[in-house]
Amino acid sequence: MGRQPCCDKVGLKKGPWTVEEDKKLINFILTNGHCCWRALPKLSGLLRCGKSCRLRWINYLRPDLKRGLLSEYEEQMVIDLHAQLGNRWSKIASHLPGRTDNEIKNHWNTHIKKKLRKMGIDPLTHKPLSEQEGSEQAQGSKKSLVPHDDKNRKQDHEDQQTKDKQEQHQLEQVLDKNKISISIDDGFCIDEVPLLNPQEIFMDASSAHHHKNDDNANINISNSTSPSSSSSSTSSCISSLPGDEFSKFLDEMEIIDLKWLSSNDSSEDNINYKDGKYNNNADTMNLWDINDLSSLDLIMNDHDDSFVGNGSGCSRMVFDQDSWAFDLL
DNA sequence: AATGTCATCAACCGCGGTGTT
DNA sequence: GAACACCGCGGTTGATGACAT
Repeated sequence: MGRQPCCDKVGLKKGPWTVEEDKKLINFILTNGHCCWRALPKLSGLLRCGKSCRLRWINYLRPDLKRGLLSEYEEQMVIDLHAQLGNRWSKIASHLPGRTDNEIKNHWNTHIKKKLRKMGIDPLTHKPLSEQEGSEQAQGSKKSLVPHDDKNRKQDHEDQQTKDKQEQHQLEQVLDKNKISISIDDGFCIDEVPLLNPQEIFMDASSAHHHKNDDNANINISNSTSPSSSSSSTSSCISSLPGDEFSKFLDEMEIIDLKWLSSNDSSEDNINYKDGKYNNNADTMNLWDINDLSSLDLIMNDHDDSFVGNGSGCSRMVFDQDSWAFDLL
């Protein structure tokens, strides 16, 4: 009964990923998608378990990832969201485009925690440390006084629902404060959002030009039961920003600083692979520069061999600088 | 220069929720 | 409905580099 076992785990490789493994994984996902992580390693010829492949893809190879430290803006978002959501890293990550739960979690543990403590704020409760000591004592005594039996469970459930609504309201306020209107009915996860087709992004970028006078524009990342509609709604709503604001938004959010090698610079001399990271020193071109629509035309019309399609539906995914730079495809 | 300590982050592990048989 | 596997999440670990002694 039930499903087939995940993987036998015998003879599977562990530890850091090699360039070859990365190539295999990217090539496979580009060609076939990642419908089933369990089957992926065998089909792609990787000696890894599906879980490991999924993690590598989501946290490192996925094309829509940002690199580098979190900006101050993002850091503040993380702090605000953590105050509302606690350690629900995937939820927090879902509100920071291009960031992963792992990345945010690491950043929280290594940077933000210390920062908050230095400021005299308890990173767990987000309250002043001195005040926290007192309230903890009070809470402790309160806890011991309240019996937790079946009668209280229904009340607990109702309390939780009320609390969730309050959290949602507070979160909306936080996001509003940051001038981003995000529908958080359930909160979507980045993982639920399929990768965008470049056509969608590029069309949106150009349409942003056409709507420069649209004063009612705002960013609206809405939840959707249909994964495909969530991505399109995101891009299309962002694109409805006036051109200047669209550029500003991209700057502020540091959305995928897409770059690629020019055809003359594809030699591997320009690329280093160190400690599992690709470094590209070659000349690059910023895809998000909406003032240079010729570059978009270049991509959309396949004038440049730097973008190699394989004929599948995934062939035109947008890749980050590292993936393209390393000539993975 | 050698050694120890700290900081960072990619990757692993285990668990719970959900879907499948 | 039970048994089982898959997936995703959060906590933790371990390798590595940076810095201090």
